[in-house]
Amino acid sequence: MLLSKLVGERTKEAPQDAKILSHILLARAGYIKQVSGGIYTMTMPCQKMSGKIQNIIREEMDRLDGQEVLFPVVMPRELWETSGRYNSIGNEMVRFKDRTNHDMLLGMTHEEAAVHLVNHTVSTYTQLPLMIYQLQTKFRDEARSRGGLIRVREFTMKDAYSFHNTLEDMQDYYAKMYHAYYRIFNRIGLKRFIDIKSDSGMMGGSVAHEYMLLTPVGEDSIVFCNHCDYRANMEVAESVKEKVNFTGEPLQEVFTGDAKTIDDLCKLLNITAKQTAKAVVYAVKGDADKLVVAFVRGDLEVNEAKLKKAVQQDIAVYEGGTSDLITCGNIGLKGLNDKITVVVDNSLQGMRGMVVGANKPEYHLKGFDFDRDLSNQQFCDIAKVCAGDKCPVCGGELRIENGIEIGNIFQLGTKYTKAMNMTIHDINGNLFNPIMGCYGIGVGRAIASIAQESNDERGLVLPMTVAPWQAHICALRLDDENVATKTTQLYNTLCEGGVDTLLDDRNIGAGVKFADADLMGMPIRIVVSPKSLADDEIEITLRATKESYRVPFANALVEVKKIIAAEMEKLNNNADIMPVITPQD
RNA sequence: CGAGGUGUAGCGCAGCAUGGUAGCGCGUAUGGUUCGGGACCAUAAGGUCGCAAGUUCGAAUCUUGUCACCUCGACCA
Repeated sequence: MLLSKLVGERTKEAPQDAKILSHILLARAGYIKQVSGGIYTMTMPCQKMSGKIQNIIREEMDRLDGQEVLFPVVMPRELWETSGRYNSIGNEMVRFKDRTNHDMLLGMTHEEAAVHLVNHTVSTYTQLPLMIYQLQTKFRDEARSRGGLIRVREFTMKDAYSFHNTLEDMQDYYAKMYHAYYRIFNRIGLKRFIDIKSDSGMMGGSVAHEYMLLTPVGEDSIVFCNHCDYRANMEVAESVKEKVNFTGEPLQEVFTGDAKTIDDLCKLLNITAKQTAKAVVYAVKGDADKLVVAFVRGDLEVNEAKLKKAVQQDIAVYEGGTSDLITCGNIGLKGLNDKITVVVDNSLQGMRGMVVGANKPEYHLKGFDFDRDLSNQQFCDIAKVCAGDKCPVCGGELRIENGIEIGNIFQLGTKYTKAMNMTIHDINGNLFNPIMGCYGIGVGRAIASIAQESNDERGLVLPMTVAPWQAHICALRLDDENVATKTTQLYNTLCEGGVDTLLDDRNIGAGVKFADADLMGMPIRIVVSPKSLADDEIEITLRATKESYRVPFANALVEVKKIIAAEMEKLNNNADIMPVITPQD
């Protein structure tokens, strides 16, 4: 490819919209162009990179006997009604009518299509297990896209679906897929990534893992133990909270005036937040009358994902403000009406001498003893983990890092096969619902992740396996006839020799060429100039290490192929190794 | 959906308080001198000032509405 013809200009300055590094670099290097919020055009280099990542994913899926298929983007309402998701999914799924006024939708995931396919083509257990996958554009009308390619509305995704006769077989396959994901992320050159147990959420099923790239710009919080290998998404993370023992005392009302916040209370009564219980009010979605009040220790926060699980209902922070409960302000544990579900966190179990709301304006209760004053109360874990808490496994100290989700795998079980009434014959001729697993990777997010992680002050530093071009020729002084001739010769030799090559054929200053080459991030830079050609040599510089040396012009192809082979081997041969993640800073 | 911010040339910005018909840098085009780390000189092209309505003799500037984008939050299959 000739750089002079390449669409997508390089800029010194980042577009106003770009705030995070991966977005800034991809935009400045001319890889992406925003069209609308969360909607981007990928230029040739980005598309080539995407293609290389997709091919690595294909290779790994094919190693697990995956069959590549292509499901439709547009599906009819009826198919999604069979799983119940036509109604359960919100506005992020685009719905529209076709010309005959038929309800249609854009597929944001393809469990229904996968079950539809297998249900209509497989009828006996002897055909299982099998896995089908696709690489396809997905559109999700995200409420808030952000961070360039990190969170977008339209993106290419690999989604895979496996079908099994038994739970054990699915679990075995899941383990293989778990491993394949490590291979994929290692091969595309990611470094600080890790798998964590996750909340299976509305996907159903019991076991799920997310793969996270650890980076401060990530939108997920990940809890790690500094001593053992415990790690989990904040949504499901558990911890042991240090208990502070306060002296028990008789229960009594205290006048607290308009002190409503934990802070106010602490100042007024001269106590710490740990000695209070705070109430957070939630409304059950779809039933405005039903309230859930969660109590946690004053210094802690409610983990809504855990709370949802505890009450088995979908909830949202209550914003009504009209109920007596709210206007009163000082919400306590005693004297709440039956419509209210009370959930109390483990952190309050056994606590004595606490201060809680009195359910009475301007008053709180002092000396609250959870064992004595709250009979028959169930306690459960609904508090967020804090850095410094104790590990639930080994008691070591926990830390929290942010991460970008780059892939996920789910053990779906029979959620979809049951809902969609998919049955096949077992060995005894009986019908059963096959067991499913599903597995996703966002390709665009992988590109953003690589950009976020692989760069220096000059620009992108792309891994050999995914770089759009392997070599980037900077021809200096193209007005020099010898340079022009030799450059063309070199470019042809490399291309014919199977090297993916970008040629900067513009007759401009060296500084601009070097700056563009550094920004675009190809692993090998080759300089052709009068200086080195005088010795019949070219100059090779490795982007990652800045290592630079000359080789005879005639050896260029051999040398470049040697570097490529070594780099490819480095990334591919270590694909099985889990990266060792050490705390950053 | 809630809070805040920004919309002026391809990109980054100034101008707006106190209204008088738009400017800078980068990039682009042409010519010349340079040219191994974002060169210099000269000339030139390029703008419905997000959109709409209003106030006014006159609006990028004031008022109202609206749209888009960004950040934080809610949400995230």
